[in-house]
Amino acid sequence: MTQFRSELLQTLTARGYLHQCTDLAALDAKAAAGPITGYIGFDATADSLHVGSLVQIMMLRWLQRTGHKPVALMGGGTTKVGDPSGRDETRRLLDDAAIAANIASIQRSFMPFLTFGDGVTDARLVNNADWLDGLRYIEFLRDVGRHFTINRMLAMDSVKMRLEREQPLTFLEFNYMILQGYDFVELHKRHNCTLQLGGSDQWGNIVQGVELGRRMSETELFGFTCPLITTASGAKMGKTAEGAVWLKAERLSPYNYYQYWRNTEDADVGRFLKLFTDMPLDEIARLEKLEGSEINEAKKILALETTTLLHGRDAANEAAETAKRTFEQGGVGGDLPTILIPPAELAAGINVCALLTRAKLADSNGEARRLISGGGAKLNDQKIENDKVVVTDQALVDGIIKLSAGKKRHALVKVG
RNA sequence: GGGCGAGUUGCAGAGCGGUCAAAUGCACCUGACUGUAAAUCAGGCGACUUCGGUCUUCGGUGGUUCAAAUCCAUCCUCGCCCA
Repeated sequence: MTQFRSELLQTLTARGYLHQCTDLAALDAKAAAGPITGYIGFDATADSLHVGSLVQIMMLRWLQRTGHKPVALMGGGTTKVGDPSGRDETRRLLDDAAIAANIASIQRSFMPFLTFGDGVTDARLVNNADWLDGLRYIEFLRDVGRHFTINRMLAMDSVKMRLEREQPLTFLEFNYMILQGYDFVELHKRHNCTLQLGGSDQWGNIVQGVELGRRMSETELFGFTCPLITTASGAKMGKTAEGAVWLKAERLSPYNYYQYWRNTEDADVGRFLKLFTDMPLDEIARLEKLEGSEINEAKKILALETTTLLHGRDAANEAAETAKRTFEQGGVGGDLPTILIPPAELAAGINVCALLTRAKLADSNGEARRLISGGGAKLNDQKIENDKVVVTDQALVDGIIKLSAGKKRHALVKVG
């Protein structure tokens, strides 16, 4: 894997980002010759990105760290259309205001990973609404549409899948690949962008852009995709008990983010260290070899490094400290989710089920009851034996009540 | 515009007048075993509950019936075929 001359491709391949590339040798030569500009498009369907997008962000990060210019493209325009790839159903359409709000929020997630500015290798944020919103239909059809044949579009996986499964595919969505292809051409024109990266599910869309570039402006553009990252057991990344693993701290606390990585499967540790941290490869090779319970050390490092990248060193250390106190010493960490109960209410007593629900450890009283009857609920590390227990201020230990659902989910109750 | 078919609890997908809060699979949660892992096994998985029940759900709305996810009408959405 060291046959590449460019640091970019050496790094990307060694760390496991390569899935497919339109022309590895040519891209290698170009990257070795000088800085190139590469971009990745991001959907604006939610107000925060989640771990699923992290591989993409890391690719941009490496692009920058190996001396090139990354462009993060916000899909302000394409989100109005909806990418049919990998979906059976049409995406819910968002209005302009929602999309604008999402973009504003998403942008902040890039800040810790990339250096922005106007320098040669400084990262840029671009919104494709800037050129897509103003398109004139007939003109666009004649200039761009004529380069696409329906024959080829029907052969696209995303299209075929819908048709084969007899799921609807609207003309609106059908246009998505054309717009994404056009993005590439436009970015090349505006920012001299010659490389598009993305997840393997974007391959079809990316290739369309590469070909469109050749037809419209006779330039060679490159496409590069990374594998779809799944856990060793085949599950898609990014789900926990609480839902998606968001990158925004408001959506998912640094502590929970840390825990997500801490709970990585054994078989994934090495791969994830390469993909999601900046650690040197020889160091990763050493950690990867750990076996049995020792691999937990590698997981702690993975969790600490990934959390540091996103939330900063201080927040990561705090999360690690809380995890250590909570799990290794059976104590109470200050970073756990906390709810406040008015003193009078606590003095009067609250049923445990209600309390578990309020601490968001259960969705309903019924679920709390089930949790208790299953033996999974704990109050100050003591198993709650029945759902009639009433919690009063007598349960306070140093002003805190610790509630647990299972071994991993904890919350604190304080008076306030 | 015409003909046919479909819309069920997170997803997939049974049910086709009472025994249906609704089979089964996946996902998810908890327990046991462990290493905050995986695998395996066990339990759970609409809400409320004085644990006897009560209430809300099967695209929407109105009917028929003692009784409807199941029958009828109508509307909406989607698919297939024809125009």
